[in-house]
Amino acid sequence: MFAASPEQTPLVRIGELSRRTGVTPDTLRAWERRYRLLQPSRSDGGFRLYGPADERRVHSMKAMIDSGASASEAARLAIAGEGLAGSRGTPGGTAAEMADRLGAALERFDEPAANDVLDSALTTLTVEAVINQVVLPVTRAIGQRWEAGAISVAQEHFATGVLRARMLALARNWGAGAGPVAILACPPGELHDLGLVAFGVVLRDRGWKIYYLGPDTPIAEVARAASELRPAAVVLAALSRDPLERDAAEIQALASGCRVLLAGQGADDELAARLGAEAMTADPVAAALRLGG
Amino acid sequence: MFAASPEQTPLVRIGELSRRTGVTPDTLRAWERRYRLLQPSRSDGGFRLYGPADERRVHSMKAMIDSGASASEAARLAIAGEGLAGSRGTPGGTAAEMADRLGAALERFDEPAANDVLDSALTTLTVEAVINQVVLPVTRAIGQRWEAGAISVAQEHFATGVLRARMLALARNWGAGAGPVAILACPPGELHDLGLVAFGVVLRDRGWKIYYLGPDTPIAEVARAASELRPAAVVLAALSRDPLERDAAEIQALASGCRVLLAGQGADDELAARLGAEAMTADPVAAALRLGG
Amino acid sequence: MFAASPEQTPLVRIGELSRRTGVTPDTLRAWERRYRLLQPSRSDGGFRLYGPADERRVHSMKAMIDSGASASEAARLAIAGEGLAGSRGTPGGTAAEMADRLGAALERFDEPAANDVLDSALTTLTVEAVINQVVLPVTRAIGQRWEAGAISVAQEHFATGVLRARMLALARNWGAGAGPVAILACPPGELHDLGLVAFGVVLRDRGWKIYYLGPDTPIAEVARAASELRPAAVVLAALSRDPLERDAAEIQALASGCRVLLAGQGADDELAARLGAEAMTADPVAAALRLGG
DNA sequence: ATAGGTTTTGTCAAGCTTTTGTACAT
DNA sequence: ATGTACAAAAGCTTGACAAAACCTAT
Repeated sequence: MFAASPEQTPLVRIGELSRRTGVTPDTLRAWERRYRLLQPSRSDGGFRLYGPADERRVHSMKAMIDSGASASEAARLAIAGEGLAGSRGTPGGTAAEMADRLGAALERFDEPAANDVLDSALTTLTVEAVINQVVLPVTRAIGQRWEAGAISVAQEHFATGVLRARMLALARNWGAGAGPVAILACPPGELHDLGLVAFGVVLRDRGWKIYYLGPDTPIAEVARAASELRPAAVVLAALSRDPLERDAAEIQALASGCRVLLAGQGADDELAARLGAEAMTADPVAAALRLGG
Repeated sequence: MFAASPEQTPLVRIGELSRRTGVTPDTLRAWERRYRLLQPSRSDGGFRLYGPADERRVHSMKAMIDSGASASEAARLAIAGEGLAGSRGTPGGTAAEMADRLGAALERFDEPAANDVLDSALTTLTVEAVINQVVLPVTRAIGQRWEAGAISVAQEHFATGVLRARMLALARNWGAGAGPVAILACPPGELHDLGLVAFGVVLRDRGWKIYYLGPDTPIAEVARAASELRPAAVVLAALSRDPLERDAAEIQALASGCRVLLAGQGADDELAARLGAEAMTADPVAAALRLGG
Repeated sequence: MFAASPEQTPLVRIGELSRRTGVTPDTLRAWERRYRLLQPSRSDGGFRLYGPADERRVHSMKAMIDSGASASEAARLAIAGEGLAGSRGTPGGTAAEMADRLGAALERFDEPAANDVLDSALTTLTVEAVINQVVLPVTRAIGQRWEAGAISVAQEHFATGVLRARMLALARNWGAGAGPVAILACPPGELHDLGLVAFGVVLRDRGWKIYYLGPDTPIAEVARAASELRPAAVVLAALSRDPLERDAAEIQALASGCRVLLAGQGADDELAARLGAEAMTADPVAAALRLGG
């Protein structure tokens, strides 16, 4: 459904965990030794046996390191984040639980309930955490459930509308920053801008100044705005590859004049390289953090 | 007042002032010595530090010299002429003035200024008045200026994005009402929903409970939602007639089961009558009032 | 009471901060040494660890230098002007943190700061959450601190005044609803109506139509209004039991004609039962929700 | 306008420590 | 698997430097 439910997951050994997370076994052992990130149970023969919680922790630690944190900091938060979301009684439960409840509320057209969940998420977690662990997972889940025919278009529209409105509220005055300038837009044909807004909110929190042109913006217009506003980065987001391909030439031209980032599932390294741009395949929050001045 | 507010413009040294005004540092020092045109504060090490007032004085002195005045005369006038210059931008004013300022801010991509205008409008006027006399007029003006080629698509997108976000903020939790239920949607092909949102905000202000499906929603989906949510009214908004014509049959079917209102410039009495719906040609606020009493 | 809570964004080392801001580590260290721009915490081994606030400050300083300011000036403003480019839209932290900041601002008679906190709370959260998790907790804390002699009467009055004004601003037009009607009043002798207003705001948010008679209203007057307005509920709020007891007979008469709710700490089940009314001992938001569905 | 001295500020170097992924021997 | 070791990368501090910008006085 909206998040992993606690089912009977088999324990895995260090090799498998390494394969799943992309972290070498040596490093995993080092993280266990140095930061007590993991506390695996053992097989009769002494092999380490890891559960899903361990995998989550490794993933979260890796994500933070990728976004520039030091290993020790990442470990501290990966561990603390567990405890905070889990045992210690947060009123709303873990982030995953809140995501579940949010998704359910949206599916039954219950805006007040959805807002309640978001309120409690925002009172417990940071904006970034809410975006990353609640809003975006629900967005993805709803998209998938719609594709699978499990929910109607109306439900999908309703849900998107509610989430978009809340994200835009968080974006208030993101044009007031003193830092580097970013222009945000979706190319023509692309209407889904939730991820883009999320990205902008995180950047704003880091001191960036955001100019938001929104969905379905012609590249030529982005270029014109760029020549006027002199941004440190232009971000183009698309869920599918088509809109980016269609305007490839224009994007390439734009990228020759300023730094262009391609975001969303429509972006990949090959395409980005071809257009002289950069791809941001990770989630918006990590991408925002990685982005330098 | 109660506390000294910190300056918000940094003081600049003589080189920067020279660069900004086009007057050599030597001359600036001479003007200070001879005419006491400037009385800069000093850094710990003794560097001159100028504020914005100094810059204005130099500019004005330079302008007078360029137009033929003697240096001493120009200095006398530049010093005396202080205080004449405009008082700080008055935040209030009539609704029309606020609309002007809002439009100007949006055209120059100045989100914070736009939000300031909206903030002060919302503290002075009611929500309905702000919508009717500020937001919607600005929306229309921007649309016209775009059609006339006076502003770019980027400006139009930026402006729409800011206004939409503010309207959606006013709409927060509009699904929590205890009054009659309304479903709001734009038909397929119609992407402009600002007027629709405005209409919803006014309805919500009258206690209605709003289900918002947003732009580009298939009529069949609206019908499905209607059969589930049993609304007192379904509102379909479109800027042009086409989207409504295209789905005429479906709309007619929908209208046989519940009250359907057609809004926006795409709606007219003839069309509405043909589809068994009602047309709301007037502005959203008036329409909402007529509907909701 | 007004304490700080831990962060949860990863701290970064100087290299990462440098990458994000485009300022070399050497320069960052120089800015720290010379202007105390940054005061990073340290790792066990002595590495500097920076948070998001540091990043904002560096961005802001860099922007000022780029626009011609001297480094020392830029640093001065980046430090002092934390609020100018920063708080302007940077919604701060969790609800508890906002409550802390609000309480602190009110105690030092800093109305602008208090309003800033409320502004950012209202953009982040829904009205209900702000009332429940920010305004009312602060109100209670201030009441207790006043009883304990920790703050003066003047401080308490000032704080109540600011909060009341904001609540009343939220209450604007609360008589326009289309839903059920509620009459709100405090009995004679009761002057504290903040909780009552909060209750009304939440009810209005759910679509109710509010008639607000305010503090110190004779019950006979409430009854007369009720006979004219036919409310779905009459709410009487009092902080102590006395005012309700004193007019017990009249309240009982009123309750025989319509639904009467007793709110505030002066209400309890025994009293309510005796008068034929209902007690709402829980917080206003919960009570409103229970009432209004 | 020139000259001669001062301030400001980014950068660099040297020598040493911390952090962290990986390698190796048992 | 464990424990130890290693080495590259990144950081720290102190001190100094030099170019640019600024000062005063002649």
